[in-house]
Amino acid sequence: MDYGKVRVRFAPSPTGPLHIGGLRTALFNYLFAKKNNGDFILRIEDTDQARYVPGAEEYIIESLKWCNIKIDEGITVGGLYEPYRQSERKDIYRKYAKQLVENCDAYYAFDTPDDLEQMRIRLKAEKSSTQQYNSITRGSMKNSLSLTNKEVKQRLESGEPYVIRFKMPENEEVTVNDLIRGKVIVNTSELDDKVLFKSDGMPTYHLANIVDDHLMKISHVIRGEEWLPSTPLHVLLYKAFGWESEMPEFAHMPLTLKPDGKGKLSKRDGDRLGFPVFPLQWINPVTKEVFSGFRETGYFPEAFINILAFLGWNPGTEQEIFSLNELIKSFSLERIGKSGSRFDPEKAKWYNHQYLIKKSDDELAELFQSILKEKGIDADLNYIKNICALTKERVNFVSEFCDQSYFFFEAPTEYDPKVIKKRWKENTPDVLKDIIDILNKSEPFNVENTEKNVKDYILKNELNMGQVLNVLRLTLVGSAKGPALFNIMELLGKNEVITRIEAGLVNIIK
RNA sequence: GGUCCGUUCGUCUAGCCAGGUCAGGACGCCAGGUUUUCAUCCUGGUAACACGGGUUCGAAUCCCGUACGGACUACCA
Repeated sequence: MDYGKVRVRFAPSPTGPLHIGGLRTALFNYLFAKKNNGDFILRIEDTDQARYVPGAEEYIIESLKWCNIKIDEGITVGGLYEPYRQSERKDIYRKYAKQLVENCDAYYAFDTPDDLEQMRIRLKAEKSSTQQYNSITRGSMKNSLSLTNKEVKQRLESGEPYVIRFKMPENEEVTVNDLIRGKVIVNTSELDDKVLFKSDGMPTYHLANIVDDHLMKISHVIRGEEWLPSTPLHVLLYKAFGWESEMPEFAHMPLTLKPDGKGKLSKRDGDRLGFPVFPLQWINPVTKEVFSGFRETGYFPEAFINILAFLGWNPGTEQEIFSLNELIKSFSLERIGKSGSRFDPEKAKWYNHQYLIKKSDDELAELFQSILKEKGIDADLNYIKNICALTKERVNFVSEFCDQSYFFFEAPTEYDPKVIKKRWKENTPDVLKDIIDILNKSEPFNVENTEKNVKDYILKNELNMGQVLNVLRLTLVGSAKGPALFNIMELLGKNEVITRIEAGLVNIIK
């Protein structure tokens, strides 16, 4: 392997939206590339036309963009090794598959699906330990190793459908050197004669992957652990092509697991658990079913990638908040764990909160303003900014500003009966009338003045602080929750405050 | 079934490679404090080395076995 330049690829197949596990694979590839001044390449593995889903490719690109993962080369940006969509590289794979046949590392097979089914049934009946197409069974099947040259030629010329299978060597030990798992040794007698080239003229993943990684000079293959079992085949393919010395390094990442129960996270997990598994909202083009996304739920992309990075990786320090640049700086393959991890929605919210409170009030105000506009509420940006400043500690998402600040946009129409019961006393109306007078005289009408004046009044008349202030809050907000009372008053302004107290005096009846 | 991979608090994990820590942190949860309220915040608490054997003065750490979990076992990727 020549270490001239680090070049990694993210190679999803466009069979639907990318979920958080897939995006994490992309992120780790990106971090590794950038850490080593390398290239991040996006290749689309669309060799299975049956599973192709329209919109999926755009979704992948949009997701990477949202996460601020920049593509150095590949789909959308081009590069030296175009095309980057495998369906547009069919002829390349055919050529290499034929080369393998010529070198006797692969062979033509003419078996129909029914033939294969029969073989499996037969093997099962014989209580064979496996039902594989391999060195033991290939002799009794219809392929260029069992048939005469003449017959093979005839079948090929008559246009009979065929596949090309890898001729798996017998009883050979293959060593995969995995950067995360160490040495993994497999005996070829456990492996089967995998189809490399399908009868529809498309390669399978195994062939396309090896050919492209080699042609595109990929230095490190960082992918999910589900690929580990087929890596020995890939190693054998590199050998068969004579590319062994340029073989990339492999690193198989632990899987992302279902948050509940068992197994790896799947696209079907959708919104089943009450939180998204997709970065962006996805609408199934056929069923029109809507799956929510982290973006639409209100996650900041910086928080989202931070969460993703900590699924299976950690810096070894106690720092948990990392910007993309800090992640790049700290990233290393060695610090990726070996076991699968579950996504924790509670911790994800905490992460978003951390990013939210770090944002400037101006930025939050603009985000909140667009939500308000959707709801038909038109408010002054500066007013919104002050609200954000006052409530940002209390929310995890920008959308939650609504719940925390509805009373800034409309006077309460209902009053929490529990608070009325607990706080509304016989003298309350008189006290509130006094407070109206006091507030009327407070100039300027700000936190300092109103607080001092109201509290002086309470002390002078030997009233209960909690009693008075809660009931005052009730008239302004409708409940006993919310930010500091005098801050609310200052933002609302004198007129609105007095109007609301007067309304409270009329509407609250014990 | 077979092959391969894995297993530290409920969750994410540090510690393991180069044996000696009261097994550390974060989220969650619980309690207390601050606050006019709720939330935030602060303090404290809860809770884990899958099991069994070895090696060793000493094992979460090294070795073996078992259990459990997972992935793969398609003309899907």
